[in-house]
Amino acid sequence: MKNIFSFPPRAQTSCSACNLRKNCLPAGIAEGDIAQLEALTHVKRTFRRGDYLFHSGSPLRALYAVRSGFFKTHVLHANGHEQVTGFQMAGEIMGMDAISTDIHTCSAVALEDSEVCELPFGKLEELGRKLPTLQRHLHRIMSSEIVRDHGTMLLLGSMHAEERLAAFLLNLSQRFAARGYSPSAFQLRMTRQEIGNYLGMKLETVSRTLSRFQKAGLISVRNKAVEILDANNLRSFFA
Amino acid sequence: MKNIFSFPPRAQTSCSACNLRKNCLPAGIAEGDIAQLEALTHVKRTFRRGDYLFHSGSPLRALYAVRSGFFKTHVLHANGHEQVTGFQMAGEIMGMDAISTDIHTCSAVALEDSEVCELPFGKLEELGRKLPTLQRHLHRIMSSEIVRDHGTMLLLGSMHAEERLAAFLLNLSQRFAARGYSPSAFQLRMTRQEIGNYLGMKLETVSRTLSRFQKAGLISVRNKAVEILDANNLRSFFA
DNA sequence: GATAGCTTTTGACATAGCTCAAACATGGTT
DNA sequence: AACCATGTTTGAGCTATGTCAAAAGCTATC
Repeated sequence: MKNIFSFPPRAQTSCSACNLRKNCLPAGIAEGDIAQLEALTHVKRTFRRGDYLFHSGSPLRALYAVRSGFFKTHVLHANGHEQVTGFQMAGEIMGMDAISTDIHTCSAVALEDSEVCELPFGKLEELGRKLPTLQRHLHRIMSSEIVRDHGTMLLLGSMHAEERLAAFLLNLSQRFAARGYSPSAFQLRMTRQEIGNYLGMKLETVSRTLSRFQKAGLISVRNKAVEILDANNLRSFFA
Repeated sequence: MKNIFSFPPRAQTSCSACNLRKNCLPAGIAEGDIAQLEALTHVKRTFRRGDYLFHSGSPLRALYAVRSGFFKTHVLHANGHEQVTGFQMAGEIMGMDAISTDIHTCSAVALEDSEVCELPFGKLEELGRKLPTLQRHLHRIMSSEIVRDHGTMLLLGSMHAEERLAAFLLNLSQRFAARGYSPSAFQLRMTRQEIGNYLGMKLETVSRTLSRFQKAGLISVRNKAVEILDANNLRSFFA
C-alpha cells in the first residue's frame, strides 16, 4: 500500500485550466495574475493511499493544494495518542501549520490515491508582496483554517455524539456540493476509527450513532456509502 | 461593570519602548523597521473588566495586541451555547478570525482591566508588502494560532479531565514565565465556569479536579490563586 | 460595613459514551 | 476462487463525567 518510490511522479500544472480554480488558492485572484501563481506551482505530485505528504517534524518546503483525492492531517501527542485535525478534499490547502516554526507540526496522509499541487512557500510570500490580491487571499485561507478550527473546538467542547456526527456529515455534504458533487450521496473516504478520532469519540460510538440515524430515517449507510435522506432533521440535531 | 463610554480612552503607543517587544508582533522584526510598524499602531485603548473588544458579527477593522491585562475569546453556536476558544495575555494577538470574511466570527471580552494596541489590518498588509520580515512574522503569528488550535483539539478530543487541567495549568505557567512572571505562582483571571467551558468540562469537574490535585500535593489552590508545587508530576499526567 | 449576587466546593445520583468481546463483512492478494 | 487482514456492527456491563442541590465564601456596591 505504501509508495515504494521515494520521489512520486511529478507533472506540470496549470491553475488557469484547473476546474478547482474557484475552490483553491487562485480564488479571487485577478485573471491576469494567475499566470504568475501558476509559474511557481511548478509540480503536481501523485500519492497512493497511505502515502505521507509530509510528516510532523519535517521542514516546511511548500504549501500543498489537493488537486484530487482525499487527505487527513493528524497531530501526534507525546503519550503516543494521535488526533486527526482535519480531512482535506480538492482545492483545500495543507501545510500552514509549518509556517510558524518552519517545521511541520502535523502529518498529512492520503486516504485514497490523490494528486497535489506544490506551492513553494518562500516564492508564494515573495509573489504575495507583488500581488496584493494574492497576499490577501493567502491571509484569508489561513484565517479560514483558524475559523474552522474554532468550529471544531466548539464541536469537541460542547456537543454530544449525535450532534458531532450530524455536524460532520452535513459539513462533508456541503463541501461535496461546493465541488459540484451530490450533497446527499457520497462515499466516506475514512474509517469509523478516523471519524471517531476526529470527533473525539470511539469507533463503536460512531457506528452505533450512524445506525441510530439510519433507523430514524435520517440517513442510509452501507459501509462507506452514505446517503443523507433528511438533511433538515439532521441539521436540527445541532442547530 | 460595563464601560459606559462608547469610545474607550485612546493614547499613542510605542513598540520600540514596549517591554513586550519580544512577545508581540515586532518580535523578529529589524530594529530599523519597527518605527514603521509603530507608525500604524496609532492607538492604545483601555478596557474595563467585562468590556467587549469586538463582537462576533462585527466588521474587521484591526488586529489587536494585548498590552496589559487578560482577555477571552469565544464563539457562539446557533443553539445558544458558547465555547471559549482561548485566553489571551500580554503580547498575544486577537482578531485573526475576521481576516477570512472581513467579519469577526468570535467575540473578545476583557477578563480584567486591560489595554490593547490596535493594528489596522489594511495598513498592516500594506506594510507587509514593503517589509518581508513583518510579512513573515504576521504569517508566523497566524500559523501559531493554527498550531495552538490543533493542540486544543488534541486536548478536547483525547484527554481526560485531569490531563486537560494539568495541560491548562502548565500552559498558563509557561506563558507567565515567558513574560517574566513566576511560573509557579499566579492568579487565574477566569472563573471555573470559563476554564471548564474552554476545556470541555463542567465547572464542578474543574473544581473537583483542582481539589484532587491539591490533595495529591501537586498544586495549591485558594480561589483564583494557584501555586504549582510539583510541575514534574503534573506534567506526567499528560506526557 | 451590610447586603445581594456571584463563585466555589462538595455530595449523591444519573447517564452518555467507553471497554471488552464476538460475529460478520469487505476488499485486496495469492 | 479462496484467504487473510482490516474494518464494521452489536451486545453487555462499567466508569468518568454530568446533573441537581445545598451550603459556604467572596466581592462589589450602596
